[in-house]
Amino acid sequence: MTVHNKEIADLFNQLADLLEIEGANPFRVRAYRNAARYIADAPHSLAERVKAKEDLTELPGIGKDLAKKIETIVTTGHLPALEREAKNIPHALIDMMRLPGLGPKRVKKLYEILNINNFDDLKNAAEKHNISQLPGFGLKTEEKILTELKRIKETNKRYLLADVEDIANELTDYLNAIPGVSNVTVAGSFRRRCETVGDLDILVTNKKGSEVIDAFVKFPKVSDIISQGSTRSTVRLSSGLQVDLRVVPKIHYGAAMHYFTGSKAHNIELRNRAVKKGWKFNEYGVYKGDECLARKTEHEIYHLFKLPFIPPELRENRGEFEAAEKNQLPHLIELADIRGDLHVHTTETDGADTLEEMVQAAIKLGYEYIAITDHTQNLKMVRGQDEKRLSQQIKKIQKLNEIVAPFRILTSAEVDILEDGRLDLSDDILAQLDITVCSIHSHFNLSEKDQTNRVLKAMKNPFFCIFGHPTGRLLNQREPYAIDLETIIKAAKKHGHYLEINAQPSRMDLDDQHCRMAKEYGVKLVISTDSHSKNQLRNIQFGVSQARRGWLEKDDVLNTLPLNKLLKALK
DNA sequence: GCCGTTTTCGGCCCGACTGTTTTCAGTCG
Repeated sequence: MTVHNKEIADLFNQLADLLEIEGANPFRVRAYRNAARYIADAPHSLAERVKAKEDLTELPGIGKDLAKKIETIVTTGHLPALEREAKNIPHALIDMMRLPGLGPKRVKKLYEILNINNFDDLKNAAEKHNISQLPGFGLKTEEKILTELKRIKETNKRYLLADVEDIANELTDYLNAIPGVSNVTVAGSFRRRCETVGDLDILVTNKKGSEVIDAFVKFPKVSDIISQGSTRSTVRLSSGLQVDLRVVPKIHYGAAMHYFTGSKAHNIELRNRAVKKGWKFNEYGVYKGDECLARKTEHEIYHLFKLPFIPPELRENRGEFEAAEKNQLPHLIELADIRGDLHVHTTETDGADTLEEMVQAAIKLGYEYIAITDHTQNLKMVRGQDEKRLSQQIKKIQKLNEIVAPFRILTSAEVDILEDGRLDLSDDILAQLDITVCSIHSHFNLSEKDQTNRVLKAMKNPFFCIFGHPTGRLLNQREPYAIDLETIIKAAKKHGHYLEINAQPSRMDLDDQHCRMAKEYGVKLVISTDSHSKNQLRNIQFGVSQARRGWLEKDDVLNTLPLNKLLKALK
């Protein structure tokens, strides 16, 4: 039995929920939540650390007690403290807290007075107007419960970064057009370029807040106004996406930007640093008593703490403060560093555009090269190429190369890794390719051990080059297959292979933490779009965002090399 | 429950909005 970090984090979060309903010390609750957040994000397996008898109390937010609980979870799969709590409080109350407007206090009251512990009872009680009779509840709350119950059935997901990009731009334009408005910024997880965002946080400056808010709630795509004050408002768009607007005086803009960009963990760390100096740090600025020490720009604020500017993508409290103190923040890769795309499809298999169209689109983007990586024979669904068709494609590419030079089309394929770890083309044909992307497209449900061994075996093939979309996950659709990435990364180092950051918005595979792990082991990454049409080539920006969140610099990414150096590296 | 260059005890981020109050608790980000 392998207990995954996410499972440990989940148990701690559940315990925190129950303790909160019970009315336990809120700081104790926070301790469980902090630990859960750290554990869920940690790239290293805690189960492995327990087995290796490492001292878990060295991890942030993990003390003697939590270390013990983690050991118990890893060895038994259970958290007895949680099971004890669950005897006093129905577990189902945790679900009820997911409803916006219902927190621990209200859930507890509903349970104790009306014996409500599930959504059905809640709905019945609201419809019979039993809830509005309770002290602290009213008709509006009752109404809201009914609306939210309906909504929670419909959607409960986060949005892909790429999916909110257009609406973010549209809202920015709309707000900019309001007279007097300036400095429109979409902050939050959008600015940190997280792979998914839960909502949009927009910041504007304007002398009169209420005028902007009035205009904001009239944005044509607004379906519900959730709150509307004089400096902030929350609405829901018809797509379901929630948008928060904050109106801030220009003089406070830096502090507000910092505050609303987050992450929460990053903000709390900086605020703790302020507290230690006897200062107060809120969305208006850093204050010593009544005196304001910094507020205008984020640079000014970081400078006050004797830190260099920390790019939004790094603000997760995952070591960026320590690196900043030592002046060792990475010089993050930028979109302009990318010289070519090493994973694209054409009409020869499941792409929508021809070889020539893909090449022209790449040239238009200013690239120096592109690798054509159509699928191979094992993938019947998309008419994967057998060796005969692939050699015809190679000849076609060689001819086309004479025309498009100095641009270079690299001959390649997205080679299937078979269940037993063999590649599905012979070495003879693989030897003729400039580069390969090797990926898993079948047998996702192998055990972690078997899946890892499958890839390890494939990696021993001398023509293996890039491991494509290494976890196979599809955001909001499919979990990653079980695979030990740390072992894979070590093997990649040993054999001189690369790992892909697949920039398809629904893949974003590898994730940020494993990008960073690869970098720490000295393994280079490749940022590719896996484009199935020429328009998708522009998705490269999302891959670059992911790389930045993974602390990657230009030199950590293969396809920042100019053509001649790339060809040398591939030898 | 965690943590420490004010501390091993006594702190722990903080303000806006809503609804139900009649001065504030609860929730949220």
